[in-house]
Amino acid sequence: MILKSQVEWALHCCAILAGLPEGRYLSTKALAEFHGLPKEYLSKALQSLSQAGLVHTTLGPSGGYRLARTPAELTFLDIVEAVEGKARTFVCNNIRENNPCRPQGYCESSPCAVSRFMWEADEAWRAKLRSVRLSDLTEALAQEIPAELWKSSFEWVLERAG
Amino acid sequence: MILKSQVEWALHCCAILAGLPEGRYLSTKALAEFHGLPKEYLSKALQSLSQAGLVHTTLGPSGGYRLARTPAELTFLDIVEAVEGKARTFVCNNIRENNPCRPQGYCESSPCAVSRFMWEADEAWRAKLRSVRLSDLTEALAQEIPAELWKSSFEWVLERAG
DNA sequence: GCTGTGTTACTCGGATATGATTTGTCCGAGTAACGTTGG
DNA sequence: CCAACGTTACTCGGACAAATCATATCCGAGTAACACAGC
Repeated sequence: MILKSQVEWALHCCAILAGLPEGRYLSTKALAEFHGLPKEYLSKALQSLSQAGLVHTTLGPSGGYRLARTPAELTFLDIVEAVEGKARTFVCNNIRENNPCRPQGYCESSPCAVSRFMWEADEAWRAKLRSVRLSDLTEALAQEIPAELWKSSFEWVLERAG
Repeated sequence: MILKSQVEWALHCCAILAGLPEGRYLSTKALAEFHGLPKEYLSKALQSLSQAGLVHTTLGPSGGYRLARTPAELTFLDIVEAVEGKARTFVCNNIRENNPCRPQGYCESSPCAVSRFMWEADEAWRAKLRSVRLSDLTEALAQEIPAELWKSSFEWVLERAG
């Protein structure tokens, strides 16, 4: 059970978009080039973000993406769920129904204990993701990236932002 | 990102094994029949448990599996990791290395901020799983399963336990 | 009665097949900025 | 000078291909209990 690499891509792209000045857009091409990713496939991840309403998009030249909310209003969970879906990581197939001792027509009342425990763990994971905001990520990145690289990257992006 | 159904199977099977009297074994065949699962494939899940040291196995007739520890000493995390592996659910492909502004020979110090946050969430999930013991599951099951079904199931298992 | 042998029922592990999902590519439709043309 | 038109660069979405993983199935090797034969 491993998250799609699109999740990683979407997070990194959002971090870049978070640094974009108000009202400007960055194209898939620029994002793909910056991260060394296949443009066409990355566009799938960005489309997921767009469908989830996390980013705005404009068509035509100088079009592209920008965040739909401020980095403080966007959580990791928003981004992960946009790409990976909101479905729980554990699905219960109700195999208890196959119990040969089970009387005919016996109807299960509620989800079985196994799935309840697994869903609690899933919720703990989501709660942690919900607690991390995109602004927390940009702050952490600003600390760990050398100031010079940070600055040149920002300029690289600005040159391509429409 | 969805856990394998083998995880669900392993948890249910451990719940059954937890009710087994000391020193007795239950075969894959019986476990598969009880849960309505393909015997051959279920055996892969049980093999995983065996390799992780969570269950003991005996060969020959009246052979099968039994828990290697008491249900109070077995956690959900033990079982999930035995089947699903201990690898983190988020893998960092270090796409920051592709940054075109990055100077030649620049060496990343530590894992990037994105993966650190994702790994924290992963750890929250594991911590939750670690906090649930197999004995907690059997207690919950005992409460939600009608006493009659519980008893007949136990007898069904005992008839087949070697 | 006791020992040795064969049979049986099981686990274990490898090889293989199938289907789903992930990853990646390609192309056409629609759109907005911009330049160009015609009045 | 201004409006209409065409070009261009982008997004969006669908169709499709390849690779990887999950889900099975099959079979042979090894093992332990048991039955049975021979002493």
